[in-house]
Amino acid sequence: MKNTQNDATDLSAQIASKIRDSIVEGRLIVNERLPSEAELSEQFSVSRSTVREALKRLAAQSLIRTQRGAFGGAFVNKLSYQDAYSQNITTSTLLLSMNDINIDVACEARFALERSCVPLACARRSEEQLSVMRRELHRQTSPDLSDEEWCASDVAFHRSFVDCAQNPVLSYQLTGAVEAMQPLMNMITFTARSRAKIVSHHAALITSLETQDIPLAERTLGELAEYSMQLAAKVLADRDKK
Amino acid sequence: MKNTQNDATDLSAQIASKIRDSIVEGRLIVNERLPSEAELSEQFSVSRSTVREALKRLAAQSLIRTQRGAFGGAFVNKLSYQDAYSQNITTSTLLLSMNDINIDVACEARFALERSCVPLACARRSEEQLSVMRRELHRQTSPDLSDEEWCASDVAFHRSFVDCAQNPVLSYQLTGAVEAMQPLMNMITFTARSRAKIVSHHAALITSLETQDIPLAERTLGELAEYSMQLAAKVLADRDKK
DNA sequence: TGCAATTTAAATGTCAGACTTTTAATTGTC
DNA sequence: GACAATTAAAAGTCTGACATTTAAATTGCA
Repeated sequence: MKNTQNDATDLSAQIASKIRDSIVEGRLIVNERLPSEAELSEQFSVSRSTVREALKRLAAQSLIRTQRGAFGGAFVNKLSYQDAYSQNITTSTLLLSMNDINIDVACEARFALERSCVPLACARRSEEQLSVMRRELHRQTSPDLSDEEWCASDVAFHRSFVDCAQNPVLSYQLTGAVEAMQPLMNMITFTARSRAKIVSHHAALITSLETQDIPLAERTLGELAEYSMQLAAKVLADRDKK
Repeated sequence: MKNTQNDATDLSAQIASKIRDSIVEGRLIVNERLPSEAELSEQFSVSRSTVREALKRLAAQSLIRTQRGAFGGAFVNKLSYQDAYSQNITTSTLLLSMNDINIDVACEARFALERSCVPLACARRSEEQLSVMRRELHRQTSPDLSDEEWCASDVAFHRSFVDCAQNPVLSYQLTGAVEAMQPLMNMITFTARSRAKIVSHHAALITSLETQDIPLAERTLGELAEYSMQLAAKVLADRDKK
């Protein structure tokens, strides 16, 4: 593998890049301590501030953590699912909001991805996830739920659906779809949608898991996708009229 | 939405967090210029170095870019697919390598995700992607391909398969699976695998796209998954013997 | 001897100020 | 009007200092 960046960028980026490569390629292993800032600044023949800027770059990607005090320093960080989740969500959210994605394209991707865990979810769903889904479904019938609260509940519902597959790697890879794309759709369609209609689809999803009915789950997800696209088209048409 | 981090962390992290929230929540829009480092250090009542460390954190996430010289400064960066891709790959790779993931779990997730684009891929595959896949298939029959080159070709093949769905959002969300998990599997199984067997599966995949045969594509991916798991189990068993 | 309190040293965190380099606008000259 | 020189604003870098945190080492006492 090659260096990610080693050309005409500034020194702190070059140094960060070198250390990053050492971590990704395994020359620095988890919990290993990096040399102190003073030592690094000698090694790379730069000032301490430059080294610090490099280290902050790595810290921003959760590649290292720092500890103050004697015997402190910078340590290679074990990337937790939690950290990876947040980064994934931030990146996905920004990618969607900054690149005027066609809404149909987003919907299509969103439901294709969720469909990928249907067989596993039907086979392995546990009472733990089902009860979360039932709870959120119940919340969604409450009329005094604000749009933000509804969206949060919608996300929690679908996250639980994904978690039914009992596969943390799959759950991780689907975070972007659930936690970034689902809110996006809610934001676009909330003026036009019928909560009751969505609730009935959600109820069908729960049934499909309970009865381990793969075709029903796939059909329901397809209907949700289609409904979302219809709503989005309607909202856009209304906007054009004005 | 709430601040990601505003508690007992250091100043540069707090400041980065505030600016990050402004970007994610849209108070700072793409290409907008942030105040200069001097102005920011006044606003937040910290030194310029602290502001700089905060800005480097944001730069590491591709949230801003900086320009030197008069009328330069820090600008909100439009997150490109390319940038999002690299970050996704780095994060996925590290998550997998640092959390001793069960290989079966990874395989299962890997192929569940790829399966999600089968219907779209069969419906929309273009000659552009098919020719890439044929080219890589041909490379894979060459016996003097090193293991690294084989792996790169394998990745390129599957990326092209995913791209057949003609949905950039789906392609993005599947990067982690293809570019991080596929190499992981190659690394584990390369001693035991039969290239010829994989080549025949790849050939079947191309055929399934050419004839738009969804069941064949799904079956073939399932067989690839199963073969990978068998190989991994075999490698682990051999390792235990020694 | 054993434990508690204190000291100490090694780190990171923060600051202030200077200097360097880059870059675009402005000004001046032909 | 076109081109060259000047200028000012901004990021990039460096130095040196001080603050704060923290765990180990030391000391003191029972």
